[in-house]
Amino acid sequence: MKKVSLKDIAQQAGVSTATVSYVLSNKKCRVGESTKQKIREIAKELNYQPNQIAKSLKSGKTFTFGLIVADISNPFFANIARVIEDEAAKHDYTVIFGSSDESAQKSWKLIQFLQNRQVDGFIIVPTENSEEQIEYLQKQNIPFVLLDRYFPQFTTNNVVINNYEAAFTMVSKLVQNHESKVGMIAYKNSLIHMKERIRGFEEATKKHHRFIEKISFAAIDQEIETAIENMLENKVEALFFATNTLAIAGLKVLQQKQIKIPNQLKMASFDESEAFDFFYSPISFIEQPIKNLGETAISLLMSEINSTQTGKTTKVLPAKCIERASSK
Amino acid sequence: MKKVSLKDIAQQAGVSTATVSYVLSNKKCRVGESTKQKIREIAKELNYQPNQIAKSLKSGKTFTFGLIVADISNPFFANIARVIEDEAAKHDYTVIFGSSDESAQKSWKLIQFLQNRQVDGFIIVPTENSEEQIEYLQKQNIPFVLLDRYFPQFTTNNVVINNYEAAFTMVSKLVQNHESKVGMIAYKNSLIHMKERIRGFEEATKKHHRFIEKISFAAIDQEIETAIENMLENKVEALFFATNTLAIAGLKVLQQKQIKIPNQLKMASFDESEAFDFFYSPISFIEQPIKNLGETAISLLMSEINSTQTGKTTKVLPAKCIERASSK
DNA sequence: TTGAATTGATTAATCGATTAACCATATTTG
DNA sequence: CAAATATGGTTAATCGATTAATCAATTCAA
Repeated sequence: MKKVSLKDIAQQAGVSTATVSYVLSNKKCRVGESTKQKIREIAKELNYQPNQIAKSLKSGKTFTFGLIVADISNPFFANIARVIEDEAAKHDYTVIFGSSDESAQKSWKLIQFLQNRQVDGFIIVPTENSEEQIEYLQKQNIPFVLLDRYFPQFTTNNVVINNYEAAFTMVSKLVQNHESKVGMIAYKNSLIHMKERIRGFEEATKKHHRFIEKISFAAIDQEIETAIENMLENKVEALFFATNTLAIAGLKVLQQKQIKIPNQLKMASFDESEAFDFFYSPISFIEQPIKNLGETAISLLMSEINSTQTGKTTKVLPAKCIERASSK
Repeated sequence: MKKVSLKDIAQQAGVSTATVSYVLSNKKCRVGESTKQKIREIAKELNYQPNQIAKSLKSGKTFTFGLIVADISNPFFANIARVIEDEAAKHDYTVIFGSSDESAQKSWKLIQFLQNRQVDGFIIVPTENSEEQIEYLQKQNIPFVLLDRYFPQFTTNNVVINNYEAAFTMVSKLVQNHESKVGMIAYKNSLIHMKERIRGFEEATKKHHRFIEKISFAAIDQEIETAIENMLENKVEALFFATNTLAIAGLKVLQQKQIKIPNQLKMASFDESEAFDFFYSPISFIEQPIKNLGETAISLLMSEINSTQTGKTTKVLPAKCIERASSK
């Protein structure tokens, strides 16, 4: 059964498609009441659903956003995606998502793909080395908001948390008993969110022996083991993980090596995870305001699209330190 | 800067848009080599990107799937979504997703929404009372695949696991020490996957005192506490959870009540969760073949779309019991 | 040398909805 | 009563790409 179009209704009603269009879109225009009624009835009877593709072609708007995250199967991004989905729906927008796997190449492909589908705007968690992509979007005048990270050298709409402060606060608590040797496990990543987390760690451990291990995203499982072993060899007393993924991977190694937390090693992590609650000594973590992040991103994007704002905005939201048994 | 269209290229090259279209789509047709070269050069120079919306309107194909899951922020569905995204990309398809929250009404809205955007097919995790939606899709002749659950009374493409068998096997192991009182916590849901899990539990506990509590999806946190309390009052010795969400919620209550697992209560759950690994006695669970589920769903949908298959297919994939400390 | 075949490209319709511009009647108004 | 104004609608162009049908010019064959 083929879809019902304006033409079908027009035929049945014995009028032109223009008239049908005017009536169904409730435009102020001169159509007789009886004709209006007839058209509405037929439309309901045939269960007419307007073809959005045709509308989009004419209007140049698709009411669709592209959302590019690092990995939709990561709970942090899945939760953000959920919030963004709901917020977008409130404005009658749909979301198309894609995972970049932190690869600039994949991100590039996704942007082109989505742009060809004429999305009205992007929410992007940018990867390393994706500067040209940002410049491209700017040049094309496509509305977009960067999430979780951004490039300080560009003036863009950004929604981030205060990574430095959160890391500083958490690590300060972690080392308050004057541990002498402290470690951090981070991603090998030059993006600002990671730099800031590291800077927070360093600022909080100025008077300590510091050990920092950097893991590449693509090979966590292999590299994390060596990293942990190095930490243990160096007799680190407190360990800070830069993300939940790293913490989970690290905890598995620590568990395997039967390291007792916090007795033998205190620890804390950025981001949350269900697993943190169920560890025998609940893991201290930095809670990101996920709902707020998603809402703010959509809100910024909407005002960019409706050009209700001039200039670009950077929103820095507060993250919260949840201190529990693992760091005490 | 406005987007480059065929017309722009045609103008620069001094030919008609038809010629440009023929050349750029590599159609077998009669265009001079020199013209071809010129057109290709100009296209590259202007960074021409075809307007998919226009293509879609003409062809009636959008190369887009709609994916409707219960909740994208649930790790099970987030992981499935990731697999589906990757598989769809292999066939040059994009995925638009939505969360139904197990509400037939939301699901209905999503279907209409996505249909208006002319998606080429659906992958749906159907909710309770969504039978009419399935019939609607059938009547409209829209390709779709049901995932995780289905309606036995309809002949549709389905991709599911053997819920009965998995539950039976796991529960059998759970009660192998002849516990006399056993319980199951399930969702208040009449869909087949839940029924089958319950049937598996019942078949494995024929000679036991059985207690089944059913929780409504919308109010887990409130209802799970009472459910657990009832189980404890009835002195249940082994407890089986029908999903990971239920197990996580239940574990929180059990932990709060300081119930020792498996000493005071043995337990196991359907689905996996990162948290299960980190519990002091790792939780036994039923592992679903997520990658396989997603791949099979896309594969079925593709053959439906390309009408390489006649008739409908139901794929039942095996789930795996992972037995660990919590159930021994 | 004339009709047929080949080459290279254009015209115009189409997908479905929107909308400015226009065209009939009918009704008012001076 | 002629001109002005409503009233109720239609026509046709447009968005961007596709493609069957056609056309003009050239080459070839008989």
